[in-house]
Amino acid sequence: MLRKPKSKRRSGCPVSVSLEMIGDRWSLLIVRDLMVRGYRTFKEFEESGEGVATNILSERLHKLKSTGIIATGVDASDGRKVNYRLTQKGIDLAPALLELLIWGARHEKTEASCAAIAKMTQHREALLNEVRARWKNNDPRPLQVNGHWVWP
Amino acid sequence: MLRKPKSKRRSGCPVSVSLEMIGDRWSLLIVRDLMVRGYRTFKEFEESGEGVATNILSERLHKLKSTGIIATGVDASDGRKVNYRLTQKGIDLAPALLELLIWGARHEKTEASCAAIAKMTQHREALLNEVRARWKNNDPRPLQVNGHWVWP
DNA sequence: TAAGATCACTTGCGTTTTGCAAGTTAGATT
DNA sequence: AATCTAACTTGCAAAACGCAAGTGATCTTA
Repeated sequence: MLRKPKSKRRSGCPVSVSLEMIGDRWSLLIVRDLMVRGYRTFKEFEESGEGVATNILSERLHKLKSTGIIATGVDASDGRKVNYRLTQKGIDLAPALLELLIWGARHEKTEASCAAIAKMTQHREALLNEVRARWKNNDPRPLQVNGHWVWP
Repeated sequence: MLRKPKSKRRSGCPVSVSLEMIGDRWSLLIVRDLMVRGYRTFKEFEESGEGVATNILSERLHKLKSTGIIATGVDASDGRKVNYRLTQKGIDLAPALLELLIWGARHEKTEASCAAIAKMTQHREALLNEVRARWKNNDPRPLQVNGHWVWP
């Protein structure tokens, strides 16, 4: 009479459910790297400047995969490399990530310039469309808009 | 020659900075309770249904206060009670919280109805304005729009 | 083709954070 | 005065994290 452990949720609130998937200090940084920096490999995430430990990075990548936020594939031209990419569910985090960025930039001292923040706030939809377009085209270039760096 | 520990940041990226403040599985739930449920006291947060341990709740409240996201005051009519409230910085989390809610509701099974999600997505700005207005008026009623419950 | 590099992880281990239960204190209620 | 309640603390075990050092498969170079 064994029953499944059935990973229990704290509640049915969407915010709570979201936080159970990405509510930690690393997951969204990986999503950011994939979404706007064009990073694709373990090594790139590792060297992204935030200082993740490799075991934590590995665990987060697995969790993001198991929750359907990212997907993986072995690199065609280098069998050692694993290429990570955002799924639809993953790219759908773009609005939340952008709002988090705007909030942080507005209330703390960060690398983002005031001009960049103003631009992001004013052209929110255009920026999101750009992010989505690059994702669709599998465009690995870091995000720019009108030839300017928009992302810190 | 003692120097301040000087809490060091991982990086100057606004996303990273934001996550250092609210990147855990509890902080944003407290913000949610304050923002849309009209909760004000320790006890209400404790009984919000997510199952926070009281020591964690206490610690998070202190952290949210120290980062300027919430403020406190002793209740005028009951000296035992501490009333918590969002600061401007705290209410500015509304867009991020909403996007997180929409994302979670779209990609996971939650308590939020499809209709409610559609409404929230379509009337995003109106909803945010409502949230801000209630905050300005210190209106403690749970969030409704057009007489309907919008929040799960 | 043999000897490194490189990439994507694991593993061990000590530290920190979390979760759970129980206790404490100031202020309210009866 | 005795009890109750709100908002915490405290203690302790368990889980998560951070760091350094491996490991194994796959290129690259001599």
